[in-house]
Amino acid sequence: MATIRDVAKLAGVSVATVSRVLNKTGYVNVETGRKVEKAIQQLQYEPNSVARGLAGKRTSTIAFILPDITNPFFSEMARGVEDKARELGYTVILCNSDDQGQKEKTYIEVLKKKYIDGIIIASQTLSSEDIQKMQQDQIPLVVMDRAPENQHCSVIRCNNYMGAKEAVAHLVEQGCCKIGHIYGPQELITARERMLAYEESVQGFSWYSPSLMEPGYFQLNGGQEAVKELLRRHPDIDGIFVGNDLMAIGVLKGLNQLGRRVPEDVAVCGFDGIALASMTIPELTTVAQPIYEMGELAALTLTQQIESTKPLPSVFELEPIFIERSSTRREPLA
Amino acid sequence: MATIRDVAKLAGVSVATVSRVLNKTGYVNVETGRKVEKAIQQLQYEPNSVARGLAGKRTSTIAFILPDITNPFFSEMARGVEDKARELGYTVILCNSDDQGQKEKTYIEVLKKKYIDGIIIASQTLSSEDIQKMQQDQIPLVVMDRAPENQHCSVIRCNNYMGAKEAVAHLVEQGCCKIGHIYGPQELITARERMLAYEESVQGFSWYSPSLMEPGYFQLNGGQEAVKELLRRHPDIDGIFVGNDLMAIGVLKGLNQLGRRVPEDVAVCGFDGIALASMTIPELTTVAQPIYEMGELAALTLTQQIESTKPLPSVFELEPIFIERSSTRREPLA
DNA sequence: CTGAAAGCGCTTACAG
DNA sequence: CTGAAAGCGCTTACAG
Repeated sequence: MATIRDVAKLAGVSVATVSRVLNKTGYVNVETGRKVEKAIQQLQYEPNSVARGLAGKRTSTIAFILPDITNPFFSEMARGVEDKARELGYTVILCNSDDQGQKEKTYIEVLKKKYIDGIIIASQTLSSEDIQKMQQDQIPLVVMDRAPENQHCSVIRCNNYMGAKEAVAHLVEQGCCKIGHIYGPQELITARERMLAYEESVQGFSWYSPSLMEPGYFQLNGGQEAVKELLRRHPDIDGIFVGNDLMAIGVLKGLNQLGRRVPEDVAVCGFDGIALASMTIPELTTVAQPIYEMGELAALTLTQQIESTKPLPSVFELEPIFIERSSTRREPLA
Repeated sequence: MATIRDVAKLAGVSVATVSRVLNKTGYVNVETGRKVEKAIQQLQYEPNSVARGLAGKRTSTIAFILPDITNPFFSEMARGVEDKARELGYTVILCNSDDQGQKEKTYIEVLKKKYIDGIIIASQTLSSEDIQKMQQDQIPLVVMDRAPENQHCSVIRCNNYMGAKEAVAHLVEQGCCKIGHIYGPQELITARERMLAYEESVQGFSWYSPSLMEPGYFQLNGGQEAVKELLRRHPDIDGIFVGNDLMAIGVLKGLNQLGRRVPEDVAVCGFDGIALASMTIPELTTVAQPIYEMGELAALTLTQQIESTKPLPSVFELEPIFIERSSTRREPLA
């Protein structure tokens, strides 16, 4: 492969000049520029990114740390990140953390050594101190689904609380007389917010009891198992607000196994709006986050932080959209 | 951050020596080694990967080019790739190609400039010439789901033909009297092999006609739409072998919308064995590939190629496993 | 507007 | 077993 030196020689200029036309930085005579361009063409020259990285401290590479790419929510988000990053000239490194702090930290060390330009974190176990520490290292950061108080980096999130309120209100409107909730891991702020909204929405009702809430892991089986436990305790439940779509799909399965019809016997509402939710039988009512767009926005925000002289952390709170489908569509009770 | 120079100074040796203990290469006196280790500890020294890459031509980074990370089949595979790569000390760059040759080529150019150590390609549009060209660039390569004739690189694949045969045989055994097939894009060898197996399995039957085959894109909607067309032409179909699970999930949906019961009216069998297939209603019978393991194997094979002096391309053909579930379980006809 | 030179932080023959 | 030196291929002040 040709180097910048070869180009300089062929064009009869110095490597500095070639570097200038390559990076469109500083002044360069139009005529000289043309000569250099021509030499680049002739030699099929492609600048070496690694050398560039070492000399310039920039690698045009970002990392996306997420719990598990196998989770459709995160793969949709990853697609958004990757598409936007590529559009902007960045390459993205994929890091599965399984929400384990240790894996995240190990990754961050590796990434720093690689002169990664910035990191998007959609994993929740990193403490505020960890994040502050990264700030000291000057490494641009965007976190997903964090509380906005965190002023050390940009955050992109959804209004989980309002979305969940809407979901529960909808179940009430549909005539549900005893609504349960299956919530995700309470280390996740998103899970906490959704649960809080549920509690505040239903605690005024006479039928309410804390035992209507059941924990579940944010996975397919999580929902399937949790719903069985929930119905064992409260066989008369006729509506369930589930903490995320993946669990909700498991809930549909669990209810089916228990012989309950959805929505006739039990109405089910999820959260997230993953693509799959429109393919279940029955189709899943859900609170849809703009998942792909959140990924795109994260990539855009991060690169802006990278490329601007002064990092300007900002908070984006997006609004989810309630989507009514057949898993909750029932005739009003007589 | 401390550099190798700082370590050398503190330990009272040359940078060459530090480099030797870092890389465990060449001889180094035990005592000297200890001094160096101590200096490294004291300074919290971490070698700079970029400098290392430039000097040594190795970056401990590989790339995984796939059609779309949003497809559960590929996200499971990506998880396998990433887990194994990390275990082996590599980092992985994610590249979505949408099966567009242009995107793949652009990516490959970018990756070469980044001194990527090797590439795993699970995308099918790259021609044999393209692959050969990469071979000339000395870049280690592993391709997924290619025909084994390709001797320029390692290939990892599944016995699609046998798996599909088994699927169709099972439908026949279940008493299906008219079996249709929804096939994926014929540019994909996997789709072709599965279709071929279907044809060869059924063409001896009196009910067979080529119009029992219907094309569909390897996506949820693909199956949903294709099954409607298929049943319009052949309302009496009572079994369908679907080219992959994602389409099969769409088929379940489509049949439900048409008011056909699965498996009572129509038995449905998919292919791939994605996690979701066990969560559908009814659960999907499928031919399961060891998806995660294929990803792991790809990463392992690639790194072996990278680290061994002479690349030893090899072909792995794995056997799929037939999994019978309720989407095909019917009482034999009287 | 352009060039010479230092420097980014390592690795790798080559001497000794 | 160890060190001096060249080199990887760029970028970036600094002069001019």
